[in-house]
Amino acid sequence: MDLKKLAARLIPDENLPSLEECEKAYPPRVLKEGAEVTRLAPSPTGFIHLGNLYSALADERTAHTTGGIFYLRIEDTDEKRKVDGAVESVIRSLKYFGINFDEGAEIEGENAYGPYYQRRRAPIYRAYAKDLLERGLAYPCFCTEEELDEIRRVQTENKEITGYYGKYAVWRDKSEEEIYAALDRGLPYVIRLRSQGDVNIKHAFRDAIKGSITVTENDQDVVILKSDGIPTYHFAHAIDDHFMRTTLVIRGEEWLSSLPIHIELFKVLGFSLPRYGHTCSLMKVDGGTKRKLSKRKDPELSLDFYRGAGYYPQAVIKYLMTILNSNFEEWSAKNLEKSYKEFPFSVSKMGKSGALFDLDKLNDVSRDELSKLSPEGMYEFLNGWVQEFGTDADRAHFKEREYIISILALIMGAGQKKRRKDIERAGQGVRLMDYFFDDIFAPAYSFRFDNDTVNAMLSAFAATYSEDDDNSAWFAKVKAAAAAAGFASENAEYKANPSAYKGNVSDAAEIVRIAITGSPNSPDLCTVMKILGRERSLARISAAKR
RNA sequence: GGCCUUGUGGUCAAGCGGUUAAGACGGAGCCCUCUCAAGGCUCAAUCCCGGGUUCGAUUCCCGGCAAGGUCACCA
Repeated sequence: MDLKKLAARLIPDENLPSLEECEKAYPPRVLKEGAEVTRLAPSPTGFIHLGNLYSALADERTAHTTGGIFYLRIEDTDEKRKVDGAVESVIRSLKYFGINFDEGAEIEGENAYGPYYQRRRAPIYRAYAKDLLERGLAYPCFCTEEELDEIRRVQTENKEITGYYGKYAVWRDKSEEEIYAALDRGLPYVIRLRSQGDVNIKHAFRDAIKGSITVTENDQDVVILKSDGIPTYHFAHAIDDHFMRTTLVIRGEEWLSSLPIHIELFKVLGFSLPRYGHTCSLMKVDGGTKRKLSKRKDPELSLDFYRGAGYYPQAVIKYLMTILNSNFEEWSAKNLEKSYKEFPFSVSKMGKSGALFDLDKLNDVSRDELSKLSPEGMYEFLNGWVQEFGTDADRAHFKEREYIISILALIMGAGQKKRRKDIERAGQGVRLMDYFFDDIFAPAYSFRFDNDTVNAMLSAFAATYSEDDDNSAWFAKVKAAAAAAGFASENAEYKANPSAYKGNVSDAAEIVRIAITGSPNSPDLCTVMKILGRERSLARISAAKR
């Protein structure tokens, strides 16, 4: 059979680049020893979620801790699934979390290895497919969807492995006449790899994350060019990661099962294989069992969700880092002042099994991270959230910058030996300040004492309150008022003889606290009252009387 | 079902031939204390099962079992 003639008929494109031109156009990168080139290669199918951020972070850290390159490639070979604006959304989301690309789609900079949209690289793929055709390593297949379904049905019925291989690869050995006849009839066709593999042969393979694994040779005649002339993921992956000079392909472990195909493709293409690191996926519990995070099923895990809830981006990153490299937490505790970027990240330290997404842990990391901010820094963070996601009242309140900062200093315990850790995320932190604003202060008083006692305590305290009192003078007055209202003024006294009193000082203080804040719990009441000011404090006390 | 991957407290996990089997989150309790938060201290809780190899297996081997992934002209 005249393979050159067939290839020309199958791929008649003019002006395809020669293989040598491709190699010349994308020369090996000049980088220092040990520098890794990694990439994020999403399909533009919509938002990205926490799982994507997790693997993007592994890519980004790997490239940037080794002095390498992290780039963005868009795998838009499936026209049907394309979603408008998805690329911008990916870049924007990742940027919010501090992950930036060095080159790639829509990225300013060098971009010498582009284009980074696979559809725009069609000539390269087609040139290589043509070469494979000429070398007899690929062939056209005219099977219809129905015929393939039928093959699969028979295989399933016979309990055989499904797919296009061996005797089921019906077009693999068709005669020249049959192929041209089909072509002459104008039938649509795909180009398949003529696999040389043998499933009975297994090889040891070194995965950068999983360590030693075994791969079985591929014997499937996979599609490399779809009937629309666009490559499948497998073919595009081999060509792109070769020409974009990726050194380490970090991707989800769902790709592990197609690794044999990729190994064979690199081999027939004559490319040297990059290293691979298959990450375990983040899991979540669903109906009693674990399963990997899904874009479709878990919209609440979209990155926009975290933005909306007001999670501090750096906290989410740190949480992810603790999952990525479990020694990060310890390192971080020892290097309080250092950025996570200084941590010696290592793919080989990544876990081998899928971690369950742990909201409690995220929240803990988040509180911790947020407690390190200055009140001013916290204001900036919260204000950013308020402008985008807060209520109109929130936005009005945040115009009073100094007032908010004074509240924040209290809530965060600024100036104390140990900071408070009340704020977990903006959406919750902003609500912690509500009682400082009269326009939305709507307490549902629930006192644990009878009205007379409440009134007695409140009146006694209001009568002596002075804004100038320091903390101990203030508390001395609480004690005095407590005694006047029938409470023990010293804890010891109460414990010695509880029946003699209505309660102890803390119970008495609680009455004032509820009057001022509407809640039995709050940070230092003395300071709360100072921030509110004498007038409003006293007004609240009298409003609380029964 | 075939193939691949993974199995240490509730969760994330160190350890990889001999350990009182780290640490963190969560839980319980105590202390501190005007409440809450924070902090300090204490406690409960783990090596999937069965065979080997070995003086000795959580660690090595084999076999089960369980979980996850994957079997498209989707990525």
